[in-house]
Amino acid sequence: MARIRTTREAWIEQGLRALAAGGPDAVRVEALAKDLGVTKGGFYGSFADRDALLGAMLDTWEREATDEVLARVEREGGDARTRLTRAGVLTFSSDRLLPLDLAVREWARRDPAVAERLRRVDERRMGLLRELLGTLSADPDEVEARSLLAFCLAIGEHLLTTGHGDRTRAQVLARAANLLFPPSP
Amino acid sequence: MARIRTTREAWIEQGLRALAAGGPDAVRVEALAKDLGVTKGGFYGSFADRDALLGAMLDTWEREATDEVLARVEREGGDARTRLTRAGVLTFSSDRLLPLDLAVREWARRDPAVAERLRRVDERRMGLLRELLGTLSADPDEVEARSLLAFCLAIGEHLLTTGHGDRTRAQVLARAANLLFPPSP
DNA sequence: GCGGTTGCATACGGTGGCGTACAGACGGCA
DNA sequence: TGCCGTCTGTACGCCACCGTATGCAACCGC
Repeated sequence: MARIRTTREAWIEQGLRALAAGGPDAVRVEALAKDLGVTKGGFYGSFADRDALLGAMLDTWEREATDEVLARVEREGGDARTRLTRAGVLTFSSDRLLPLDLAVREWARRDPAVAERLRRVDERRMGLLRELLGTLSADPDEVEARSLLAFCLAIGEHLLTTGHGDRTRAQVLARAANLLFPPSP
Repeated sequence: MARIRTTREAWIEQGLRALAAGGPDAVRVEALAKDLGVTKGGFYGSFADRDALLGAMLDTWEREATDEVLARVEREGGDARTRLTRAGVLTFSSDRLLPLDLAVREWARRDPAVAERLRRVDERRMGLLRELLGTLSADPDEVEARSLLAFCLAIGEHLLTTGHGDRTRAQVLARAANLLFPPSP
């Protein structure tokens, strides 16, 4: 039995890189093979076809974006604000997850199956936001509004490339966070 | 001189529809021709190549997304809150502009020239937000933070497909807007 | 070492898209 | 009516990519 030179995981990994960089249309079997320094010959031993790779990539992303982030937030503990920040950092300040998130979000606009996966992921993220913001405010309607704002800020911040005059983005974000997570009463 | 059957504008229009529906990779000359009920024969009389069409599409989008929206907001007048709402509705509740905006924003992640155009458009939008929110608050740092939040909410709201328990999205949005645009003192 | 197993290189056919070339249809204009 | 310019249909070469088939060669257990 010859040693496996290019594992299933390596194909998925390279596929995710291509997805993050160029969207789903950029995930091309021959291009991935070239990046991996092989030809596509072995690809069809690990995957039935290109769609199978895309599905496996989404499986990997879904697990990393939810289970792994939530587990780590839970494990490292801290008060609500700390855990909130940590979840945000893990998800949206990661060079790996952020571009993937944006790419999947775009992909979901065209593919209902992807949209459904994304909805599941977002549902869990919003669940965490509701839980943590719920400890900072008593009014459920306000918790929901703040959760929505926090979510949109976490994503939208990366879509806006304009400057803020003299201020840095971090300064404006800090101020915005203060509006969203009021210092406890 | 024979009559023009498929104008430059018609190609651009169909191109924008394809862009909104499937991203830049979906803008294919032969597909557009099929949608328009012709073949691609006449396309290269109006455009040097596919890139020329993409550029013309971006020109059209940029003008519609800025000049036309701002002119209309200015013309119809009203107080700051009214104009703010109108600008948001014109830009992000339009079946035409919203999908285009999302598609261009995605495209910009891969193409620096598109990113620069988008930056210009966002700069003008943020300018309007600063101007209008500036009439509601005296602190410039707070104006900037609220502008960022408003912008992210306007975009991000359309990226999040989860529900909100018993509440409708509109109810949650209204509550969020109240947090962002405090009733005047 | 040796044979079987397995991943890889290579080649192939099929498809779809881009850009070009050219003939003809069609409508305005003299 | 006949000319002329413009747009369109059609065909072509080219390239990128998918999925398949077929050898080859490296590696494993024996």
